[in-house]
Amino acid sequence: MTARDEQKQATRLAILASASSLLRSNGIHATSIAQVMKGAGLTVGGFYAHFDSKEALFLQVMRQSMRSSWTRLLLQPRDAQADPLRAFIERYLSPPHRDAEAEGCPLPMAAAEVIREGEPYRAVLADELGFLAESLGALLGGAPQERRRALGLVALLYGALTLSRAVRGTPLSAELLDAARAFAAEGLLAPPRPRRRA
Amino acid sequence: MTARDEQKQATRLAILASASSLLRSNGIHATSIAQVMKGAGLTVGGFYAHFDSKEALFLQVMRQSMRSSWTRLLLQPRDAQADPLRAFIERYLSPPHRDAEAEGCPLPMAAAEVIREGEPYRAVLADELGFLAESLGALLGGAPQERRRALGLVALLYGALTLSRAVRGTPLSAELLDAARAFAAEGLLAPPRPRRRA
DNA sequence: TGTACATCAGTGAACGCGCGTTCACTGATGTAC
DNA sequence: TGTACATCAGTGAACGCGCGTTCACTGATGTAC
Repeated sequence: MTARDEQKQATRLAILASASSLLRSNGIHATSIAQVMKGAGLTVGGFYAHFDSKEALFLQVMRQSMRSSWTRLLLQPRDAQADPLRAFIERYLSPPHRDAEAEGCPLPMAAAEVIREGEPYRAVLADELGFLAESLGALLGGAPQERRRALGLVALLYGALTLSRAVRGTPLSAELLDAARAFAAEGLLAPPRPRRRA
Repeated sequence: MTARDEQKQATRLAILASASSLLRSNGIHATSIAQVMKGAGLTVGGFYAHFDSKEALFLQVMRQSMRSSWTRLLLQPRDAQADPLRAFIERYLSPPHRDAEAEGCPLPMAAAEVIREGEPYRAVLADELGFLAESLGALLGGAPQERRRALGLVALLYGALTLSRAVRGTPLSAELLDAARAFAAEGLLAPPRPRRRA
């Protein structure tokens, strides 16, 4: 690997990092290649030495940003004796996560874009949601039926975070985070509850 | 009111109806004035006889489409002896509602747009979410603390519908709707549950 | 009721602008001998 | 090690296009007398 190759790879990573933060803040449609390249300290024409198209870039960015943001949220508490599922929920629904749009979970902007953009992105989102459901299902005990509870939890967390961001600055914003925390606890974590088994 | 005034008002309603369905399908940013006017059977230049700007149009469309779609979902079952809250949840999470993008709940596209567009739309969304929370809170019994449970439910329903639409065509799409139904029932409707009171 | 003028909803071309992508060019890095 | 040529990451202008908005124009409707 020559010095030129290493430089090129570093540039590619800078483009991906810039696109990743713009995806989370603005989504795909409202982000231009020029903005992405500016965020990486480059000019627009150089983009096509690294990616075939805007779509090729954002397919990769979607996959990477979901995987990495969820992994970080899942693994973060090294201090842990706390229940890791509860810790994940608390962190996901925290005001800092709500406010760190450019760094947190990309779903709030990305999910709606996938509805409109459709096919190329759909499979990526389905794969990554499957990964998250498996990860949370494992924390729930790993029984196959826990995948279902994990999916319900994902919908609740994503929905609450997105609405909370959308009404940021109003009292409803914090109310939504609290409501979702309580709802998750009721629906999922409340301990002395008879569990039906098939 | 002259015949001309009546005609103008009918045209205004046609523009609003077209914009309403485009908001639900594509959101604000990806919808152009030309598309809106084409959907109303008109050409682009005539738009400004009815609205000051694209933003003025979509502020009104957001308010109207949320209010009307939720009211319809809340009141639809005239046959009802069924629990109206349960009926609302079933209808919201049904495959027909998932598939009727241009007619159903506008939140899946609108919520993410509000995050990006910010101020002008935020207050509208907060108002209308407040209205929905009050309506559902009333169905839950009307106690003030039920507003919180209603907000949690809204986040769950919206989140599940949006993700389900985003992965439409994959098995995960129906799985998400089922998971949210079960999660709502566990968290909210399961009957023999001691209820804490303050 | 009939005529002359005013209004204004809607048309369609034009405005300046930003988009995704292309391309001729540059200069630093890499290869051949 | 030194020289001559090849490569190619990145630049910046240009392409055709669609955007929100403006505007001169039209013709049907409304008003005045």
